[in-house]
This record gives sequence, structure tokens and C-alpha cells, in this order.
Amino acid sequence: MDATFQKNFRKKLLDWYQKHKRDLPWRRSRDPYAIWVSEIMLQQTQVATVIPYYERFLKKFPTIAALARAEEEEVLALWAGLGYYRRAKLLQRGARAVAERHGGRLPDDPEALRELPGIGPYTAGAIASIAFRRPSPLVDGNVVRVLSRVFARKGHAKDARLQKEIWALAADLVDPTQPGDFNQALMELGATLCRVALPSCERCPVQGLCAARRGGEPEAYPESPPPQKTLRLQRAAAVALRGESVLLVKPRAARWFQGLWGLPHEYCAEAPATEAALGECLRSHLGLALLRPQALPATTHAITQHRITTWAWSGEAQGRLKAAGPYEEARFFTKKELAGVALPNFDRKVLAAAKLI
DNA sequence: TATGCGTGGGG
DNA sequence: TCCCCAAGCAT
Repeated sequence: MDATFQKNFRKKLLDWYQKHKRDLPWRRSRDPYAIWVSEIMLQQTQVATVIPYYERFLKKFPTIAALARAEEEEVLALWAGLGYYRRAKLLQRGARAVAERHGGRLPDDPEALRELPGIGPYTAGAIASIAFRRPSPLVDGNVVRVLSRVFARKGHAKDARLQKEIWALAADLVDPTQPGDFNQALMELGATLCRVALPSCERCPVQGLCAARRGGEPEAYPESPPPQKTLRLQRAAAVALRGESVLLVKPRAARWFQGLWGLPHEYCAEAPATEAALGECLRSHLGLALLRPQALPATTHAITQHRITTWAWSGEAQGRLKAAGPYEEARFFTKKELAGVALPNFDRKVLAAAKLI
């Protein structure tokens, strides 16, 4: 890469970042653990969504040792609503691995970081550069977009060949003296100006260095992949009550939300058949029947390419509760307990329709 | 290598 | 309303 270009790009980007960077909680910390937590939460998740979760998480688990000691369910309960729950499990496994293998301190080099559960190429580069000032590159969705535009590189965002090119460009560009700021600046630029649609090229600090800007079609980079087909599913769920408490179950194997609590439910081909399927599920696996079931307003929820409509019935639970078949655990939770349980938004919406939360 | 995994905001 | 997709990783 041309040395003058490299120098110009770094300076313009870093100057812009110093002036325009957002004040984010993890940017106030120099604790590698805090930066680790933020990077895991930020995977595929927008900044505004992460902030309250980040604050609560660090308050409850302020150190690697505290996180390593915790029960997995406590960690999941704090993560509930943030999505991609595997991240929480892997983060905690990572904390345990650091406690065992590294004496409780995060290693500072990307290869060692990469060995830890939940840390892939992006996160290893982020922690190494931001927390330890190592000159490691990183590539996320923002960086692919920014650099594919600056260098007018063809290909879909997740295409392996383009990814490889972008990693090489990021490695050439990363500023050796302020790698953390440089990497964050690249992502900040992608998040705020160099957006997917309607980029603000006129305010961009590197517009004079951008090939896509010169070509007049910045939005053409990166190319968008063929659209995913959405699938529609119908689901029946039971809000089984015992006084003020509601029944939650933990399935042994679940398509989604493995290891989290949820309402007893069945998937079915069409909406009208749902109540019957649900009754059989309650009877055979949980030993219960719903007395005088009341239909609740249907709720909808999207999980990746799935669009799921839930038809729920609430009623007093009759019978002696057991957990059998697909269910590993089943128990009634009071209203107060519901607030602190690892229950995803998928079923929180149903409980909201039942006016229980 | 392709796919599955959550959720909320914006166009 | 509906679709897109955002500081990715594991399998």
C-alpha cells in the first residue's frame, strides 16, 4: 500500500474520531474485562441496545473471577432480552478458562485470545487493539463496508474472498501507535456516516481517498446477497396459572433458547389446530390440564428468517406437575420471580399479553 | 463452507 | 406492514 495514502488515511480518520466519537460507557473503561464484555454484547447488536445490559452486567459481575464463579443461569437471566444467548454461555466459559489457564487475567495477544470460547477473529483483534494497544487489525460489518468502498472492492459482505481482502487492507492500514482508536474510528465511521443506505459522504473525513465516492455509487459496495426467504410458523403456548404463579419449562433440547426457561408450547401447521396439540402436550409431559382456557391476543415475534405467531391460552392448572419427555424442568414462578428469570422476549411478549408482566 | 442463532430500529 | 440488518461465532 502506498505510504502517503496510508499516512493520510490514518491521520484524517483519527482526527475525525477524536472530534466526533460518541461517549460510550465502555470507552470510559481501561479494564480489558469490561472491553471484552462490551465486545461480546456488541456482536450483531446495536450500541443503543447494549448499553443498559452492559451497565447491569458489570455491576453484577465486576470481575472475571466474579463471572467465573457465577451460576450459568444467573448469567443468562441478566442476558435475557439481548438475544444470541450462546454468547452469554461462551463468555462465562471464557471467564472460567481465563481463571484456569491465565491466572485470571486476559492474555494480550490475538492468537491467545482467539483460543478462548466465544472469541473469534474480530473480537480477538478488538480486545488486543483496544484493551492492550496491540497493532492488530479487526474486521466487522462496518469495516467491510467502509473499506470495500474506499478501495472499490467487489463481492458480497460475507463472501470469503472479499473478507480476506478486507482483512489484508485492515492489517496494512491499522495505525501502529493508536491501533485501538484507529479500529474504533473505522467502525464509528461505518456506524454513523458510511451507512448501508444514504451514506453522508459530504461529511466523511476520507471522502477524498474513497474510490467508491469518486465512482459516484458508494451504495453499490458491498454488493447485497440474494434475499433470504422468510418462513412463517404457528405456535400454541400455555399460560398455566397456579394462583399468581405461572408455569415455565426448560426443554432438554430446543431449536431456540437452549438452556433458558419458556412457556410450554407446540408448533403446528395452522393456527386453529393449536389448542388441541397444546392440551395433549400439557397432559402427557407435564401432567396438567388447563381449566376453562381463555384465548389471549396473538403475539408475533421474528427469529432470524422465521416469523412466528403465538396463539396462547391461559387458565388455572389442574393436576400434579411433573417434567417428562422433552422437558428437563418445570416449575411455577411468582410474578416477582419472573422479573429475574432467564426468559427470552419471545415468551415475555405472551406474558405481557396475559398482563402478567 | 453454509447455516443457525435474537432482538429492535429504521426505511 | 414488512424487510433489512447490526461491534460474529461455532459447528
